[in-house]
Amino acid sequence: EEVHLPAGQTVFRRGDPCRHYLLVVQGSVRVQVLAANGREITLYRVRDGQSCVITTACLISVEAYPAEGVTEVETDALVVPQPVFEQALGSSAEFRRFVFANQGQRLGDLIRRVEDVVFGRIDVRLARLLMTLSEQGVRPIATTHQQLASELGSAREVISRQLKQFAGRGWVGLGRGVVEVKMPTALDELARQSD
Amino acid sequence: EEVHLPAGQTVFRRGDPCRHYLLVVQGSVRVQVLAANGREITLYRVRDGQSCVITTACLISVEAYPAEGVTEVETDALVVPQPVFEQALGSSAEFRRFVFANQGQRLGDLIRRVEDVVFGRIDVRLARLLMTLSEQGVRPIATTHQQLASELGSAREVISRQLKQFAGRGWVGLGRGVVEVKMPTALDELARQSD
DNA sequence: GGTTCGTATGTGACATTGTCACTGCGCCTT
DNA sequence: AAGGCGCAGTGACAATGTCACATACGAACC
Repeated sequence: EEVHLPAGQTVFRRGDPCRHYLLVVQGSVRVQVLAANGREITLYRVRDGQSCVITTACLISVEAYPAEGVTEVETDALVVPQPVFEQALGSSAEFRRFVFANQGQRLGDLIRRVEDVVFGRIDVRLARLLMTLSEQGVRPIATTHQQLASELGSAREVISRQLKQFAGRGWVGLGRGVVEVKMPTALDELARQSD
Repeated sequence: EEVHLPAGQTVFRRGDPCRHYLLVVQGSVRVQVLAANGREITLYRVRDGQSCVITTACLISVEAYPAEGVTEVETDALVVPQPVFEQALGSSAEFRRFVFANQGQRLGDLIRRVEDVVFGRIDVRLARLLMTLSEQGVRPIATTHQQLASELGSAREVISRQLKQFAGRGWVGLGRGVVEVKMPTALDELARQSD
């Protein structure tokens, strides 16, 4: 019932039927949508102690997965078969609260993502992403332009150009597979636009 | 507990706290996001016998509404206070199934919408929308270019141009506040691209 | 140290979509 | 008949995405 997954493992694919309830104990699962031409966009992540909306919702509505999930790091997860899940839902108010709280957060993430994509400018979105990454990780950020593009649902070339612009202003330093935030305040100011 | 709402009524606004569970008995509520500059996009609709994900999920997770809901036509709805909702959730497996089935569908809608917006071409999306509208309503579709743009999260000018192009090929006829689909097969063929 | 190869990045030209600032048109009200 | 008010048309431009390449870097191997 508990599983240990290596990084980069596909947890579920688009179109798969939904059979188990998934609870991430420790680790991170990225939920994304892929396009025909290779572009992709990250919808949200499921981290330590969170459960996945898609799994939860599709489990009972018997819909197929509309997206796919991939582990980003080594991940421990609980896999709960549907009957057990339904049983737990019925018996524990606590558990229901937990499930719905997760639903609410993921749904909020998702709607914010729509807003961002539809109305947001790419430079602002990129700045925001860089700030997030630099705050939570080691300081020279280890990532490729392609990964940044996939995160935002944009194209690599676009990201490359924006980064070059940032670098030209001295806001970031660039290397192969590395972005270093040099002037957080400038990026932050840009990131705050249209909040 | 049952309410009757006129068309065009705002049911909930962005940022409002979530207090009641909402069940549409008969009618239609459009859930949308607005941008600063006046652009907007429809996320999904809640129709006869459906319940609203946002309401459901935010109710227990105590998040504020991340979007707003407006009735499109005269609508009858059940407004259930939170305690009653929680109680019903606990006691009826049937009700739980209903709630989750709705969650799954809305969530699917939402993810498809993201995909569409991020990867889809505007002409394809517009063709698809026109086909949907013409199938379900009276045949000269009564709508403005602005409404079509809001539905798709695009700008009026863009829609106007696309419609003119369609009209130039004889696919549609245009009038003030009216679009008439003349060659459904042609539109349908376009709509089917990148499925 | 060099060679080689796979991946990451740079770049110009172009297509599509969004933005802005208007113009003009139709329809309703007075 | 004259405004007034939405609705639609348009050109110029900005922002993003697409395509087809050219380089450049680093690891692995000799």
